[in-house]
Amino acid sequence: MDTLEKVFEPDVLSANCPSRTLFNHVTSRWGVLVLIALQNDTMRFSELRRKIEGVSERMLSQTLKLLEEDGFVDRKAFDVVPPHVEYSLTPFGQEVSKRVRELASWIEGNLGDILAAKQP
Amino acid sequence: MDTLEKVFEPDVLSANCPSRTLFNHVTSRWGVLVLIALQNDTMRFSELRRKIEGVSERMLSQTLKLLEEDGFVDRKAFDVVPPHVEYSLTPFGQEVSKRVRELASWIEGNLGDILAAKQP
DNA sequence: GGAAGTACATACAAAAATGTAAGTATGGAA
DNA sequence: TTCCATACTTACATTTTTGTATGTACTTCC
Repeated sequence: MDTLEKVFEPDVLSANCPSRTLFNHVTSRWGVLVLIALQNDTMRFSELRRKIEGVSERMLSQTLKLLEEDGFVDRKAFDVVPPHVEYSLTPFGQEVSKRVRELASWIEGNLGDILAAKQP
Repeated sequence: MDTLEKVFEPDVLSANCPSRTLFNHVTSRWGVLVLIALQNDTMRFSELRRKIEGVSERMLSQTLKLLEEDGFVDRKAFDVVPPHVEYSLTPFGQEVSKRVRELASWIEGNLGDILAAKQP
């Protein structure tokens, strides 16, 4: 290396590293679930709302907007009445979704053992 | 299958599935970072606090306690003065940590491209 | 003798996340 | 003609999370 390389190493453990912000969005309470829900399908707002049990409309739209700004979710609106909007993952979104899914699947798949090992 | 099998399928998308609770703990703001920080080392409380930029003592101990209850973190206290406590991951903790790390690493490694693709 | 370091707990305060209810626009069904 | 459905937004209230400050116990260093 003869020039200034690697001046900046992204690290989620650093308080103001941009990767930390992105990581927080992705791992947010509803963010993870949106990513999982959209993994293989294009879905409409109300479908997502039904699939992700417990989200309010407010939180769902807020989360979708955030993930859209970050470039993980793609929003396609059709100008009709009643409104029709389709959400899907961008290529970046699919990459993160895959990893979030793996984490969720591992927990789901080992739930029995994990619960059995808990003491309190 | 001649008996009642698969009566219950864990699913993080279900509001009151236990896997959702565990998933929330693991993907909580500080939970993810604790899991990452402990990945290869045993660490003391104050080391963790220094490594995870931005955590307060309060949040760190709260998070550690939660992850310990879930069986992901192991706490070993030595009865000396000044206090000496070591935290490490249980085998379950290592499994989840691995997956959380993969997500974080992907984001860190693609940070430039992700940021470049953002519009707003 | 006073200060520092350790791993917390606890009380209180402030900030952030989330929920609830209502409103918007419009076409079509009942 | 009233109601429904869609995809939101906005205001307001409440809950949850997070932070700050302080205290504890004991030993060692200065």
